[in-house]
Amino acid sequence: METVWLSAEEEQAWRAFRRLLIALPARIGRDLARDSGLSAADYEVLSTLSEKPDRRWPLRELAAKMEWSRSRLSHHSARMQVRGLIDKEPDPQDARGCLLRLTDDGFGVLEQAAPHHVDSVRSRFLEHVSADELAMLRRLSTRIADLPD
Amino acid sequence: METVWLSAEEEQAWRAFRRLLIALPARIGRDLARDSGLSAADYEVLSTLSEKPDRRWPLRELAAKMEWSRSRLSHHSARMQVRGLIDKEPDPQDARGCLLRLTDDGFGVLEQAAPHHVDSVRSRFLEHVSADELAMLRRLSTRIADLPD
DNA sequence: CTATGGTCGTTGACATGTCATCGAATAGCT
DNA sequence: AGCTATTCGATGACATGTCAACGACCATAG
Repeated sequence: METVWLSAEEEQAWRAFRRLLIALPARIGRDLARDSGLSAADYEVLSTLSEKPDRRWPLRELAAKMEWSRSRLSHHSARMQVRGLIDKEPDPQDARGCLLRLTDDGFGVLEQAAPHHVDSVRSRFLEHVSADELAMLRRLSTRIADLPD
Repeated sequence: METVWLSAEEEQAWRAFRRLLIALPARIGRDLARDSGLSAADYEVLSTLSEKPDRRWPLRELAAKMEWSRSRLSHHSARMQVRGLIDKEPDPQDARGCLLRLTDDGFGVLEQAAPHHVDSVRSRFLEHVSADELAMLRRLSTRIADLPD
């Protein structure tokens, strides 16, 4: 009954794509945990923080950049702070806010993790996609992700 | 080994695709919850159960078909049973196992949910993808998801 | 038969995400 | 300035997923 509404092509493509949506992040996340002891969320926080020259971001801006809720980032950063990967400073511009800072330890973990992670993305994904496919996938991803929520 | 880092093309495509991996399931999941009070996981259980003529599956087989752990399905099916969407029967073939059965209520909820869900998949995804893109996406998804874990 | 090892679903501890709410601080309007 | 509405990050309740263990049951070699 559930396939009545989609054509056979749509149904099969949607099924295959859903499988990918589940499997790919799971595999890359497992690689990351095994190689570096980081979750995908940890890695995203660390690598985004490292983009700033002073390795500091206001929590709210970092959350917006990553498209996370402030609540999620507050919870997650508290856990990462306990592990010594980041720490928190008062925001001199806004006494409500705080700055998340990448610690030297956190930066070291990121530097150690990055090459393994890149290998993982290559071997699990990029190696199996042609340049044309990759270009198309990028256009398609941007087009759909940019739709209004 | 080749370059440790990604080329600009690879980097941008991977970023865009990662955004899609997050945003698309989130949007379709929110539609489903709003329209039908179901999570994506609920919907998957209900629709997979409905594929069997007698609406019954051994838990283990259902978990394998959906690529879930038995633990996850055990937890989730317990919650769905409380809500009256499914129930559990002893497996006559194997006294260790149990059969998950789609209740009439669960089937009714699924019937109500399906058209909205299909609309959601169309408006969030399929409408914005050409037939060529969809065919390519299917090949690519299958190729990558079929890689060994 | 019976011993032994594997598989079944369940369970509890834990990690992580959402949501509503809070007090504190800011921004905007007059 | 003073009042009010908004935004900040934190927090607790809750939902959901992972993992390792468990007792119960099954299958098979001897």
